[in-house]
Amino acid sequence: MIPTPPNSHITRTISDYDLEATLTSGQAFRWMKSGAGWEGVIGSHWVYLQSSHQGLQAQTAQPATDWSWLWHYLQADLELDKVLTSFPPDPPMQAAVQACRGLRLLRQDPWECLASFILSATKQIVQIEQIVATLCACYGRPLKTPPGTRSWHAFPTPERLAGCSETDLLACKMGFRAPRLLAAAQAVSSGRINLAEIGHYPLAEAESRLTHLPGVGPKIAQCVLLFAYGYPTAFPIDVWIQRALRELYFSGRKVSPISLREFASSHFGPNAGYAQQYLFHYMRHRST
DNA sequence: GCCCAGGTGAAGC
DNA sequence: GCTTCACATGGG
Repeated sequence: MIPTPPNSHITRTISDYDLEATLTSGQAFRWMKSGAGWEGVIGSHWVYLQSSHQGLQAQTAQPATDWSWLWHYLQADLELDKVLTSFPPDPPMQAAVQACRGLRLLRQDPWECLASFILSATKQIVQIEQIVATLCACYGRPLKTPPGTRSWHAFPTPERLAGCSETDLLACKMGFRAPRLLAAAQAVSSGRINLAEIGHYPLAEAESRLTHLPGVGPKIAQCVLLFAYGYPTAFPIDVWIQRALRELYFSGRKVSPISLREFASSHFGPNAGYAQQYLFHYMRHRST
């Protein structure tokens, strides 16, 4: 199908990795179903991912010898069993594990993750994907891809976006999120916020640094802390998780956001963020 | 037309 | 303090 040099492929044995659930669970927004696998971009690499009986298979556009960036992104070294057994043994949580076993958390680039979630406010996942795709096509560096594949671009750098006008960004259909993305790009490219050092702080301090950015509140900050920095107890509470907690743990009662927060931080244990992703995915697919 | 979407921040009780 | 509302845009 696609002509490939010998070392642009790699395979790795791994159990309990549900690629589809992982790539479509609203943590990353650039993966496209293509044939039997998934096409996307990790940093400056075009990548095609596929799961087989052997494990995970990856193909890149250019031959590589060092694949550490790939396994880091996929968190391939994580022992999922240990995470799943750390979840509370209550019925809703176990039902979610039963339904989604193999769902994983990725480890994404902080800037791409931050920018993407700034764009996520009151948008459906499909629409976030569309906005991100347009943004990348307009302002991302073109990437080398194998012959016959569609064109792909890197995620735009903060420097590139900081040089845009609000009107430029509005053309990517992001609406009222345009000034927020622009402000974040300027804060990062000017060094006013240093994304590289955020992960060194305790969770609360790291959150506070992120929420200084306009358009970044607790929910988006927790997403970035979970999906990019890997804080295991970061716990984004969006409309789906609110619904999940109310229905599954509070028998549908109205519960204040603060009470939900307190419950979330006390109930789900050392891998609460992972538990959150299982509940999120479970809720979104349970009726379909 | 109306309502909602992996929210946030400002304004009103 | 907590609740309500505007903010662009697209889809059901």
